[in-house]
Amino acid sequence: MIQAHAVRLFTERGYDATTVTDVAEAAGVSPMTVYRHFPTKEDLVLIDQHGQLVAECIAATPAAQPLVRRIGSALIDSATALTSGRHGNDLTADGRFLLARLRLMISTPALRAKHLDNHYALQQAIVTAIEDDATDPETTFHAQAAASACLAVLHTALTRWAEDDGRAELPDLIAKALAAAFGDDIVDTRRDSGRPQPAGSPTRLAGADPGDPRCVR
Amino acid sequence: MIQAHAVRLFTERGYDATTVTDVAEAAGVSPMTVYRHFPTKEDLVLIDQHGQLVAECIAATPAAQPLVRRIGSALIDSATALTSGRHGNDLTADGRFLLARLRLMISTPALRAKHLDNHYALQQAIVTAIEDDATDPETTFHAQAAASACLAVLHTALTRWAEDDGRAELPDLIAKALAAAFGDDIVDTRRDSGRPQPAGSPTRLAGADPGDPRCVR
DNA sequence: ACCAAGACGATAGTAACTACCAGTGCGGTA
DNA sequence: TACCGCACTGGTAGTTACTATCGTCTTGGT
Repeated sequence: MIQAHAVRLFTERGYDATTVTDVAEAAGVSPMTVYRHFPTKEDLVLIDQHGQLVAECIAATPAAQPLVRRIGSALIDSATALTSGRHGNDLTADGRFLLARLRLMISTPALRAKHLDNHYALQQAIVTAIEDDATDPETTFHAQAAASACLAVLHTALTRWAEDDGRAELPDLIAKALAAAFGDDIVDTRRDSGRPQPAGSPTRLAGADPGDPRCVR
Repeated sequence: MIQAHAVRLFTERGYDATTVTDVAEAAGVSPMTVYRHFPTKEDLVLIDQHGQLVAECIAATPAAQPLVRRIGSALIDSATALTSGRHGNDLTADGRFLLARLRLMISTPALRAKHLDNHYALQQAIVTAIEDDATDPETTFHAQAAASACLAVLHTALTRWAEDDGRAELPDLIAKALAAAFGDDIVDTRRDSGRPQPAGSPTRLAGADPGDPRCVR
């Protein structure tokens, strides 16, 4: 409730121009209560249900494949879970709320910075999920590099999704961005099994897609 | 001068436990003067001479190669320029200062967040440096994904370098991290020309360079 | 009806900034 | 030498995010 008012006010007046007191008044509570539920002003936008989701998806992914492909699949799967349920081309209320928060995150420096740092924490979670035993520093370094790269690509896809007002399918954008960074052969093509594809949605890249310009890269 | 005192105090007492007033007193100036030279407390650690450096290195890189390799080369080159000049195994004073700032950046959440956001700005600079003309959104998306991934890998390498107390060669670490994320064949092998290689340094990965087979990563 | 526990609120305080105005040293010009 | 503009510095007061502490109130279980 508090959060909804906060996101609305931030969107209307801007993040910096809105004080926590404003949010409290709009929500009909005292500033103290706001701070009790959301330790920082940034948390009014940035609550992160994404964290465990990705870690679980990692665990559910077969280990015998390249690191980047494994992490990429987990990211796509979690994004599918996050944005599932839309009516035709319209997002659900949840989806619209997510989009509004995402736009704030991208356009407001303070929020963007903290969000990127949250990704950094998520990176650590991914790395420990991948190597539940090994303590070889070289292996860890490997996993850190792969995970950080994948998360950066995820952020690029999220940005694009927000710019596109959520019209495109987020999992598709992530797959596309992964392919752009790591090569077309890195994206898992077997994921089509899940949710049926709305007609007219962007092409299902990966593998052989004759229309793909294959661009310079 | 102010900055040197700041980094020392932050390292000794911790970033959060040191106030700007403390820094001002240590430097023998008023808090006002500190704010005049460094708009925010974070800027006492995070001044970024890296920005233009990377953009210049991008411009100096041949365009006819995969994006990731091109950006990776630029990052390696700029790192070489940044850490050049060491006496035997010891860093110069500049190098030690850089390392101290890096350690603060990595261990302090607020600094880490802002640094990652600076990378985000750097990413935009790289993208515009790459496509000085094209406005095709797909191409831009491509470049965004590649640049963000490369910068994330750079951060991983920087972290490792700091953990290693700057003993390893930073350009080598970056090359290694790039290879870990994108595959051994992505790292440019022709960069050996510059500074002579200390004996016993890690192997110069990336097997040969068979004529640069134009993309497919 | 009573009691313990958690939720809420008010007050006061710290620290990072910002806006505004005043003093100080310094080179160039008459 | 006297004067003027200019850059640098400093002081004061205010805003805002956030914390600590304490008192109040509501709620659920017996």
